[in-house]
Amino acid sequence: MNESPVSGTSPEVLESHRKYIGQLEKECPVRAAINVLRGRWKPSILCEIAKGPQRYSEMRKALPQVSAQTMTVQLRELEADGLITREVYAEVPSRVEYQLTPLAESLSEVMVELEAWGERYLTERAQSPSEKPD
Amino acid sequence: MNESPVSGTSPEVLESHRKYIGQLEKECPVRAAINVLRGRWKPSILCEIAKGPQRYSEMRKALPQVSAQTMTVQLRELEADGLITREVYAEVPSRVEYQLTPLAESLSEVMVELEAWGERYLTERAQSPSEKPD
DNA sequence: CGGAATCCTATTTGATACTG
DNA sequence: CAGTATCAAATAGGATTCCG
Repeated sequence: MNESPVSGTSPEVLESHRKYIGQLEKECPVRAAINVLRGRWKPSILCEIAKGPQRYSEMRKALPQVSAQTMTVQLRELEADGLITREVYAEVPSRVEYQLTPLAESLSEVMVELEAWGERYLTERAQSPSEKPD
Repeated sequence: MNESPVSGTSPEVLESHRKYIGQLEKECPVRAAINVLRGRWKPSILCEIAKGPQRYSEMRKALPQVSAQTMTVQLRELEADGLITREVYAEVPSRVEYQLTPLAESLSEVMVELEAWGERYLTERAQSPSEKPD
């Protein structure tokens, strides 16, 4: 319709913002790691693929809360981040398989620690009465 | 301020959505942990406070990219999540100090692992030429 | 089957100005 | 000093429809 989409933000500003974020990540690997896992479904998706190579449709069945669009986006991002590989088989009903890279496998070990901490966090939060119980 | 904001989303829907998220967290401690660290500045903020009790103004100086509003919001959320304590001293120029709880200290150990992985991730990403270099 | 395109809502963050 | 209020922008995710 119109050449400048919704807002008037120029491409240069967006570009410099991307560089800015990139710079922040270089200075803070923790933030970089968190950004990789930040998508709401990425831990679950990685968890599923960790069980073995998974097809798109299998994952949709395993995670029915995730819409097709979101699933695709998250998979693409994980792929761009080097955590999963995407293999297309030239078969009649087309078939695509995702699997973890070694980089993602090393992340799995950290996720185990993260899970242990998460359990402690959930326990303590459930005990403290003055906090927001959600 | 007003009970029905801008859009027509009913409070019941929002409420059920909150419960839904809460349920997801209970089923996935990893997600719960990531959500706690999900704010863009929270790792940096925790890092600062890990150096010792910090005042609001000290943290604003240490992290000048973070606006006052955002700093306040992130601190409040960390407090609500039981990661930091907020102590107000009744002095003449008012003084507020934040410090880590034991829960946050245990998270620091996980963050060390996360940092190590983040460094590997950044290295591998810098080497692969076909990925988005940002 | 495995998506892409479009549109829409919700959440997060930032900028600016003001306050106890 | 340590915020709060208000407004605006950016980001993330979902719903629906269409495509090779």
